Amino acid sequence: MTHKMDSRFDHKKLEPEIYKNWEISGFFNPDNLIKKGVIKKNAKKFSMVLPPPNVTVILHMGSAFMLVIEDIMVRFNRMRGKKTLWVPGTDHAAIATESKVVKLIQKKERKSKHDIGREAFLKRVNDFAIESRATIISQTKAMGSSLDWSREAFTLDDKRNLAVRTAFKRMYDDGLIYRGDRVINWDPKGQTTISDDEVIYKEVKAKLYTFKYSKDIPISIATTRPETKLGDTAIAVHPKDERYKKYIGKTFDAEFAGEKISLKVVGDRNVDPKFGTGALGVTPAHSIIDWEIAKVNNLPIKQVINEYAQMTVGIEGVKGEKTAIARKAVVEWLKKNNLLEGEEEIDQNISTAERTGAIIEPLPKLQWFVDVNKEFIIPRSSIKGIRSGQRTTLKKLMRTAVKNGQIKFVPKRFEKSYFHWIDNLKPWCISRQIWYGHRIPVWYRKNTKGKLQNERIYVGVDKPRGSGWKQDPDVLDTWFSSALWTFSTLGWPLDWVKGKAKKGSDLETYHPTSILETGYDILFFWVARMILMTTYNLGEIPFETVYLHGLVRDEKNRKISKSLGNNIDPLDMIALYGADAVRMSLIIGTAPGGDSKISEDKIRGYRNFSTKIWNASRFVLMNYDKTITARPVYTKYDKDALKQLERIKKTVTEDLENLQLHRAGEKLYHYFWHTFADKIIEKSKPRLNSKKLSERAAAQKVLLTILTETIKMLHPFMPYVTEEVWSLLPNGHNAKKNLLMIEKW
RNA sequence: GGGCGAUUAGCUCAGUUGGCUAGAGCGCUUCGUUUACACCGAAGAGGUCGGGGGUUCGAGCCCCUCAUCGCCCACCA
Repeated sequence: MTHKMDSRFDHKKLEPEIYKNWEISGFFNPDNLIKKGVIKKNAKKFSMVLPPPNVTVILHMGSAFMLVIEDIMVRFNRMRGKKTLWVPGTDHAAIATESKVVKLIQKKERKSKHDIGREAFLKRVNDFAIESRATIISQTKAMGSSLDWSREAFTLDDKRNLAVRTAFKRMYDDGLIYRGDRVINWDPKGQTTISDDEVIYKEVKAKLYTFKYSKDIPISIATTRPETKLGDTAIAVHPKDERYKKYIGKTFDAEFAGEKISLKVVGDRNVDPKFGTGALGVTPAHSIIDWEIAKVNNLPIKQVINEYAQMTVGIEGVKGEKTAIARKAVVEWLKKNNLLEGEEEIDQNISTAERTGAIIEPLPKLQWFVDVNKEFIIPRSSIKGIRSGQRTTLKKLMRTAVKNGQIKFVPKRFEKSYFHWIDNLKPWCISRQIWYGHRIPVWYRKNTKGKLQNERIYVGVDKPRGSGWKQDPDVLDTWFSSALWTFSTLGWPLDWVKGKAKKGSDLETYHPTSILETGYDILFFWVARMILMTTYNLGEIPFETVYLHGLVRDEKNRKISKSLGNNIDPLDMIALYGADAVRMSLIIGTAPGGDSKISEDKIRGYRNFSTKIWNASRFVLMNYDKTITARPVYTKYDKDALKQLERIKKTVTEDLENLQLHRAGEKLYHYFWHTFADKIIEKSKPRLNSKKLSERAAAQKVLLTILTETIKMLHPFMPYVTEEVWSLLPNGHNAKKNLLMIEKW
């Protein structure tokens, strides 16, 4: 029997065809695996959700890396006969998407979102998201990802919106979501608040100015931001500081750069007597710490900077100016009035917004928060160590689910970061002053009773009856909806009745999910918040294992980014070398939690491997003569080779079960190329021509057996070339001409 | 300031509970068109596993210490 095989695997032509066949088979959907009898109805489950890519970004090496790791896990488990589900979706990514579309419109039409109006603007963003989603899906498919597209979700679709509103309402009723007036991180560019986690610190050189507010005030203070001092309402000193003790309780008045200020001297133990002058000008409206000092000491709060980072008070050159310009003007004013006592260059960490890069301006604002320390009663809990009906807090839930071993991290060291983060966790600010996202399910109505005016608040899943209600204009932090992802994609809240999953629902079958695989960079943003939301809303863990991967870097160990010009586009690489090669090169040499080093050389190397697989298969098939019916007589070498194969099977299986994908891949690579192709095939050549048919039968049988088994094991790693080879194997070796993807491991 | 990690061949990295005569890919040297594959094969050079100390019959792996690099968190006005 001879095969007409080219000497190359034509990935460009065959990969899309093969993917189509997989899709037609329907086997990405576990329901079909049961229906067609591939697996039993009561087979063990293996479920995963895809970390939904932002609709703003096209596929990059980072997402390719994630897709490969997850697809290997999924394909392996599917072949092991598990009821395997991998749920795809995309993330609306509120701020990121909105600011992208704002920029696009600004560039093309020179219009702001306000020019267009809320409703029309949202339609534009939505159109953008739909288009983007289509691109992402086709790219995800090109990687060979065996996702169940029939269950595809979007963090902002109707079902997910219902989940968001339901969760919000529950948390509000439990007192875990509250509205509070506090100094928050304001992004003047994005015109919105952001959470503490979205603040990025950058080290810069700054000047520390030492000065007096006026000649009549005996205390000097130091600051890097003189312009904010127009909003000072107090001077804080350490209560035991001998220099200043005598002033505590006194109030000084002054006119500072055109603004009348009144400063009360207060004692506060948080003031470091050794820093600067040992006295701190308290600016409650523009510093989170000062806000806290103000609360404790009952100080007035005076805002002097607006949402555009402009001064609202002060002399000419200060009022109406951006803070950076006003700062210089205030320093000039200090000099002119002989109040400046010194300036010193220091290193300072300034806070910037993760998405827009703008310098954060702390401002007092009325916002919605999630309280992680407030006690509530959890109606039902399967978290070990927390009983149903027990009083607990979100923080305790988050900690317990990991501490008790129900959720395991791979690599384990990330558990430490996780606990550290929880320990430092403050209220989570969830409201955003943008338009794109889940609108906060809160309505307000002004009531007038006689002379009394008050505002009524209604929080609910749906809008209240009656007229005059206005919905809160803000939307939720995008992570609020992604935090629900593991269960909102499986049918919560509709399939969740009386604290239990409906019989036969996805929620019952697939929750908790088996593994959550994602990048360590969103451990806090996402993983921790999923644990929070799932333990709270379901009383269950969201996943049994958290597997974290690192960044993709280039051969010089630099982060891959467009601005560095070292961007390797996975789609270009797929076109050149095939998806199998790209997949292998991302996996090999990358331990869990580690960064993946990629280069075109490396990809080329694995393309060569793919060709090697192809040609070794070609050789075996060319030499397979089915007319030989002689009983094979195996040599010791044959037996040893088959024994070795069994050993490889065992250790590769173990590695995959232990999530050591890189080791399994490396072993297979090495075994296939340097043992099977270089040694076993070479040694078989004379025997394949032997006059003794029993010898020929043995040789070809051994080759075919090893080929069949290695192709199977390589399938999760290199699904395309292996599926194609599989289809060419003689009958009896590829069972009933089934697809390799559902072959039993 | 607190925490985590890395340091293994020229380069990029594997090496899970200590048993290695220390591996891979790329690169390098020499040779080779033979029933698949030159996107190939054969042979080879190249490492005191960051320094020092300790535990052990035995340490790249465990403990202590120093050095360098990286990351995360907090943030002093």
